[in-house]
This record gives sequence, structure tokens and C-alpha cells, in this order.
Amino acid sequence: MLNLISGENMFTKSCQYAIRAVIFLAENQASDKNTGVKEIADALHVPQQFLAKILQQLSRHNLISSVKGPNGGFYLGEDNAEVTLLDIVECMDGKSTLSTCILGLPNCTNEHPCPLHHHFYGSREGLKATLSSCVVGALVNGQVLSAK
Amino acid sequence: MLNLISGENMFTKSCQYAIRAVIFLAENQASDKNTGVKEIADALHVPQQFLAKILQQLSRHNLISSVKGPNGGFYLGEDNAEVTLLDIVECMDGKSTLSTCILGLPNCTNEHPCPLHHHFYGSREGLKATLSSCVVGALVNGQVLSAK
DNA sequence: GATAAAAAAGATGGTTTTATCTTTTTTTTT
DNA sequence: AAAAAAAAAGATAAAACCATCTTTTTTATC
Repeated sequence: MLNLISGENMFTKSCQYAIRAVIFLAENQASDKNTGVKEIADALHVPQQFLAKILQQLSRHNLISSVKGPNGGFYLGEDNAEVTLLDIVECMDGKSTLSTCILGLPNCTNEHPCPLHHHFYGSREGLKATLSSCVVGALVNGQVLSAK
Repeated sequence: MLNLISGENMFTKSCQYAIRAVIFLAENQASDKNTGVKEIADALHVPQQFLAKILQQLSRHNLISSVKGPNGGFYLGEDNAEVTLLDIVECMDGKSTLSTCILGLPNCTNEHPCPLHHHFYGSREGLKATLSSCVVGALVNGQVLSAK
């Protein structure tokens, strides 16, 4: 589930962890060594096994790359160069809510809008634009990433 | 929990139902008759008992008004004339997430922002502005409200 | 080939959200 | 006063989300 307004967070936990992990991998893109789950989990202060599941899912969808065995781990390769925030959100939480009615009404359209439709149109388009234009590989600037 | 981006909806189910119910009450503001849970639930096609809980909570927080007994029900009175979307969201889902870090990082600030901070700043401010400026009593225009 | 490291996968449990059922309280009408 | 209508409240359950533990598979190194 992805709730943009109500709730404690704009992204789900899974999605937050996923984004932070991918940005972390992007920061290590230069190095030719892989990064293990443990190392990422320790750096970001997130539950290791939960993060493992998330990385597996990202890898299955080819948003990140992985190698098994000793010296194995995860990395961002050329295949992952164009991955955007929208890719990650949709991978973790399903198709983004940003195109469906904000009140969940199936018959809400531009022609027959719900009472909130026009009020949120601009902000929602802005969010969509940001999500689809943010290539995670470019989000590296040494800013705050880890918590606690 | 209120997730603005990830998940299926921008608002939680509770919040969606709450907003739709309050707008429905606003449409009946003119009438001096109260509206019962059953009538609202039928009109909006939402689970009656779940909606009852939601209306109780809205009533406890004085966002809507209620009377018990025969011919009882809910209504929007003068006390509720200034209720905004933000009031409803915070009543149902707690203080909005729109001021906390989008990645859930406790040490993210304007001076030491997370990698997403500036990208989402504008849209988030827009959402906040809409939520706090939308008085639900004014959202009545006969638009689509019920689902199914 | 044996060992070890690491991702992948399977199974299980806790918490929150969503939803339903039942009982109680309030209040109007008869 | 009795009956009925309706909100209020309590208890329970299903589903989704969050998290952990265990086992399996892959693969590099010895």
C-alpha cells in the first residue's frame, strides 16, 4: 500500500528501505566490489533480514544486480543505470496510486471529477514528475542517508 | 499510517471514508434532518460498521455533530463550519507526515537534507496548503461521491 | 572435492489496518 | 413506564504489512 497523504509516511517502510538501499549502492558504484546485505543493513540501520527480502525483490525486477557466493553481494551495473524512483515504488508497492482517484472512487474522471480532484491535481502531477524523472544513480551527493 | 506516495492510495481507507462521509453530510447541510450511519454507508457503498467507528471518532473530535435516539444521526452544524481536510486527516491518521522526512530519516533537515528532500519539497508544500485550506463544507458541488 | 561465503527461498510470528458482531447507552415516541 | 431507534462502545476476526528464523542454492577459494 502506498499512502501519499494519510499515515505516518509518504512511502511504506519497504519502499523507504528500498530507496535508501539503492542510493547507498549508487554511492558505491565506482568501487568494483559488491556490497553485502549485512553491510547495507548496518550502514542504514534497518533490519537485515527484512532488507534482504527487499533486495531480492529489487533484483528479481532487475532494478539492482547481484552475485552469489563468496565476495558476492549487490551492485548497480549498467543494466541499472536508468532506474528511477517510480520503478522502485512500483516494484515495492505496486503501481503508484498517483493516477487513480485520491478518494478511491472508480468513476472519477477529469470530466466527472470527485470533489477533491482538481484541488490535488497539480501536486499529484508534480509528485509523478519527480518520481519518474529521478534517476537514483544521480541522487548521490554524500547527504544524510543513514538513520539513528 | 499515512503514506502519500507508496501504496495503493494517497489516503488510508479510514481517511477516504471519513472525507467522503463528511462531504456527504455537507451536501445535506441545508436539511434539518439528521443522517444515520446506514443511510451514509448505503450511499457511499462502504462497510456500515467500519464507517460507524469512523463517524464516532470524527464526532469525538468535534469535526461532525451527532444526536442519539430515534430520528438521531449525524450532521454538520455551526460548530463544524470550519473543518478542513487537514483536520480530518489528522483525526483519522494522526499528525500528517507532510512535515517529516520523506525517507523517515530523523536527522534530515533543510541544512542537511536527505537526497530526496529538495526534489519533493514543492509538491509536499502544495499538498499541505491544499489540506489546510480546503474547508469541507465548501466542497459540495454534486460531483461523483459514491462508488460501485 | 571440501569448505565457506553469500544470496535466494521458505516458514513463521507480531503488529497495524480494516472489518464485523454484539452489547450498552441515550432518547424519542407511544 | 414500555418500546423502539439510533449512536456509542466492546470484543473479535481477517488481511496487509513488517520482521525474523531457518534451510537451500550458488559459487569462489582452499
